[in-house]
Amino acid sequence: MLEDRRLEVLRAIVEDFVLSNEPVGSKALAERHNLGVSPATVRNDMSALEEEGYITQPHTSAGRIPTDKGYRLFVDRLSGVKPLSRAERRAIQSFLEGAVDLDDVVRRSVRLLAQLTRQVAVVQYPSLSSSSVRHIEVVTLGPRRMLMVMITDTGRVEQRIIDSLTPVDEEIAGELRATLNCALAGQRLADAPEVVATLPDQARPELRPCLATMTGAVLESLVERPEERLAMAGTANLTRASVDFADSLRSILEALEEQVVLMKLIGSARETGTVTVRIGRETDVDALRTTAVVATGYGRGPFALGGMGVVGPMRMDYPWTMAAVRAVAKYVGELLGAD
Amino acid sequence: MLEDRRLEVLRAIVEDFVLSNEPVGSKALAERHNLGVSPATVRNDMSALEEEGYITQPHTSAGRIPTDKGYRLFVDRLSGVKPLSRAERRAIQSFLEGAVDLDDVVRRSVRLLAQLTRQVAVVQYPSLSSSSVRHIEVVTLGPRRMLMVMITDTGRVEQRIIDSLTPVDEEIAGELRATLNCALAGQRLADAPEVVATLPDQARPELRPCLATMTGAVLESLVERPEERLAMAGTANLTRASVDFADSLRSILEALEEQVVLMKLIGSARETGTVTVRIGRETDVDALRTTAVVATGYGRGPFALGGMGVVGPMRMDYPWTMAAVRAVAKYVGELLGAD
DNA sequence: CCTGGCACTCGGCCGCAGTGAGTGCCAAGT
DNA sequence: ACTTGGCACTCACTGCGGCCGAGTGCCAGG
Repeated sequence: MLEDRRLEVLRAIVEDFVLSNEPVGSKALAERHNLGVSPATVRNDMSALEEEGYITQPHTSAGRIPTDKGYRLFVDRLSGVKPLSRAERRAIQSFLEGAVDLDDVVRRSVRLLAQLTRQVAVVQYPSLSSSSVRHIEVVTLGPRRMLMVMITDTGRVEQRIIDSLTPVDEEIAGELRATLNCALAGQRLADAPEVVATLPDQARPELRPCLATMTGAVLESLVERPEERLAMAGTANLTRASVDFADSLRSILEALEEQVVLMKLIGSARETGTVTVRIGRETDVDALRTTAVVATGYGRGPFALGGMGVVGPMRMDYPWTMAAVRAVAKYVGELLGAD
Repeated sequence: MLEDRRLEVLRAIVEDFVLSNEPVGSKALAERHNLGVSPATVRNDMSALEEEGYITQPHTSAGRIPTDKGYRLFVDRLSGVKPLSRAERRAIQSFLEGAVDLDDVVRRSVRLLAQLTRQVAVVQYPSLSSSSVRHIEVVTLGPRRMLMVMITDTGRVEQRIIDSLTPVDEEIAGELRATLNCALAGQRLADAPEVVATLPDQARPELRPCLATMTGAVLESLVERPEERLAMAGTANLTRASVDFADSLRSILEALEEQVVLMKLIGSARETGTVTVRIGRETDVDALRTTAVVATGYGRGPFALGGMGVVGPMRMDYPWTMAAVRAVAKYVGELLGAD
């Protein structure tokens, strides 16, 4: 009961602060959210909430603002789901369905997400290791040079130039192509390393060195490269959140260019199957300590293809943002799962 | 003589302002650049320069700062070339030569350029139309679905999913592959449309509809898509230039996300063969009126593969930036031309 | 446990004068 | 015809003091 009202007060503070970006005081609170109690009572609750570390005051005799911990509680226990409107869902769908290829899907998604949430959006390209091989192509480029192109069922194309120690011709290329396809087509990439390992031994002796370098290349492009590709959009939205500019904006932008860091942040949400939120220091990135990351995985079933999410100020409309991220992820997942 | 000194004064103003970002006054000028004349004389010159529109004062009784026109004159007539140091050249080379594929080259270039110039760097992916076809691959994905992959000699891979009206199988795919390769391999893409146009007529009748859709796809991926791809890095550097933040930073970031606009800006420098500079309103982009764009083409000979450049505040070290852009473009051009 | 009352705090917002870099103009010097 | 020193003037910037008011903490009474 008492506990309940305190939480209600916290919710009210978060909601008001998200809207106004100004410390919220007891009086305004009591008025705007008909809590049925007087400002004085609210003050007591606020005092308690501050004691417990959910809110803080920027300076004495100012209103309160939520802390990381406060937002966390809000997200975990207080925020309902804010379902998207019919129109919004349709907008997402129609925006995405014009896409012509994988690149286009990713780029559209990221722009869509940025526009929708008015924050910085990040979308990971479908991860190689959770898709499977559809076709491998080997082309000769020169007497000792080949190009391997691997096409996955998500439409991603991985290429690799290979310098062979021994001369190669069209015939050998054809043979390599056949061997590789036979072994790998349909395999999930995560399983490929084992499959590929035994290949050279089974092949004709004169093919072996060549096949060995080739399988080496395949393996190499399977190792999740530290910087798997990702797309980003909406950095301009950072200026909207008037986080104490001078300082942070700069370092936030820098952090966002660190693909490795971002990758970890977005990628980690990939397996969970739900929308995850990291608030402030929970991001484990110092430059992002004033921001929050809302991310999720996309793609069919248990094997998420990749992650996507948004980075914004802690002061964000979590219920709505989470709903938006989830919705976009769902559509993108369907889109990529289907074809 | 008199004219000469005035120009010298302009140069001094530009140089000082670039360093200090503060309006420069007559006294400081006369001292720091031993011009051999008194501040009063400098004032007269400044007055004249202002009259002609090369400099302006932010407010009465402040020093002068260069105008767009002033920078323009500086770039055109006053700035020598500031050659890069040996170490810098080596750094560029070693930074780039580790690249493993096209994507990597582009990404490395753009980061390099951003770090080097400490500004926002933009690199266009090699344009399709100025490269030539190395190989075309056709893969069946389903009973009526194929994937066409086109590999160019710059290492770029273009893919396209094609829905056929008639059923297709491996055999047909093979035939299509052979036909297309035979006709197109080695052709410059710019020439491809004509070559491709007559193909369906020459083919076996039952292949025709299929081949027609296929060539349609080829043509479609040739049309320079409005948003050819480009890579960007160093947006954090925008915060360095303390352009009157609140306003412009935002709109600059927005403009930079407009691929089409950027493309035009960077791409237009592609054919000129030299480093071009667009200052302020010369960019024809309102949001970039406080910035300058230094760009050039890269790639062998008369057919530039693409453009690259940097976007920074008008207040930039033009000689150095131009040298850096040129140097990086040269190395990248060699790198892509060679393989 | 809630409530109204009350004193207190402190950031933000004037208005104000002082400072100094920088200008324009002018009359005198070369 | 230029250059120069002198001089008055402008005006952004800074620091100071005072006021205001939103917001707090505390307390005594319901």
